[in-house]
Amino acid sequence: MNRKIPQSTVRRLSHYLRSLESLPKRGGTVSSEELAAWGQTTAAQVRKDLSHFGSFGKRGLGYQAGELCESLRTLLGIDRSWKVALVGAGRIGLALYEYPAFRSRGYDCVAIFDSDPEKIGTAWGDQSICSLDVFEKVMEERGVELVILAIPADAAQEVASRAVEAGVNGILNFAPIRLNVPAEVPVEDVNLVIELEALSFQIKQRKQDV
Amino acid sequence: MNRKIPQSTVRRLSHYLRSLESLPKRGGTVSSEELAAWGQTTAAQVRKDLSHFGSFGKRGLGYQAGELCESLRTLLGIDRSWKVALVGAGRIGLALYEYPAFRSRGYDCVAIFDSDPEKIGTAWGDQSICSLDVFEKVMEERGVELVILAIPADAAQEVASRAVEAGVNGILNFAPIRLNVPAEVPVEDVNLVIELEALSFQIKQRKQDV
DNA sequence: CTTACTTTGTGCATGTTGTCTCAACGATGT
DNA sequence: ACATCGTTGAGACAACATGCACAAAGTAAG
Repeated sequence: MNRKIPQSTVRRLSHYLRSLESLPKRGGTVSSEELAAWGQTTAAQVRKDLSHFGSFGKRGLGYQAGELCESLRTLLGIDRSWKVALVGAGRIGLALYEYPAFRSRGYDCVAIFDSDPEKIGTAWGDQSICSLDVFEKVMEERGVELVILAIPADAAQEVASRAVEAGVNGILNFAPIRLNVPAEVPVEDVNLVIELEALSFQIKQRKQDV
Repeated sequence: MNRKIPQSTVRRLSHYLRSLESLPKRGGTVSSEELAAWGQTTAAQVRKDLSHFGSFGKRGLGYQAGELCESLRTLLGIDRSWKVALVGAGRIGLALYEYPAFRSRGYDCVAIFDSDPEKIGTAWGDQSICSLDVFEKVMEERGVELVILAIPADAAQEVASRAVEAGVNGILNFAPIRLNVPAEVPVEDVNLVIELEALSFQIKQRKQDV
């Protein structure tokens, strides 16, 4: 029941939720053992993860699938919709914009920005691409809470700072740099280069071990 | 100098390398202090990370930037090129295929697969999209070492198993499921849903703390 | 009501990761 | 040759995450 939640716990919660959602019948109960099997972890880990937030199960019975789903949604903060702005209308931006899970999970893209004059004014779906010149204005008007940065590294820091200044709540950063923002604004990094390099590192290491 | 390297260390190495590469003059020396500032960590952490692999610096002087670059490349296993196959010619696949860092870091895409008959035969750059029917054959012929899965969750496990069977060395997985593969084949997951949910979790949490 | 059985929630031991401190070492100047 | 300064490398320690084991609590059956 305490306040300090490990990052790894949060990620597992997300896994548990996805497992539960893919369950056909939502009415029954699931045991920590079952959840563990789905998420490639241990039953004890599942229980400990959940116990950070309270008691959700019934002893001797397990967890009510539907209820647990709802609880997890609430814990993760996706029991509501979030207003998102996408910065960068390149390939990555497009892929994200079209990503089905994006909308279906309540992330509602209310603005798209780009610096390329060619793109400004053109539309993706029902969103017309805006210039970065009107960034602050649009952010304010549309009540943007979350910013996704899908732009090159050299532009990322500036936009991030402007977003923070404009009162953004959090940033999902695809640019390959560590953003410098105040501690109260959470940043999640998705770095393709790191993933690839971590992969080749591990391959290399395993080959040496043999 | 030991064999057990934390995941987090590997990721930081990747950061250090990127910092060094963006340095204008590669000839000088850098201190752990400087590297730490760039990577948002501490000097002690930098030294510990490096010391897992040996001694790279000179006491009283620091690290030779150029040399350290080379050493890091070797450690991460990117001192050579990797033959990559991309599975899934959708938006995410395209974004990855066009991603500049991809090629510039020695990841050479030698095959693209998709299951959509419409797409098969069409070309991206110099690569013609192949059917999954010839997966094993093409993998073998072109000596693919790494597979990137940019396909929906329900197809991912099957392709992953086939890739393992075909002798792939590692998998970069964008599908939102935990792949079940033998331990000797490393898998790196990139899961947009988790990142978004981790972000909203943190936002929610910080608001409560106030 | 009692007993047997199941599964949670949690305290404790273990293992892993990060931080701190300091001796060893090289360069530089006197 | 010696002392001083700056910086690394490594061992000790602290914080954190994971795994284990068991009491508590609920269900079901006789």
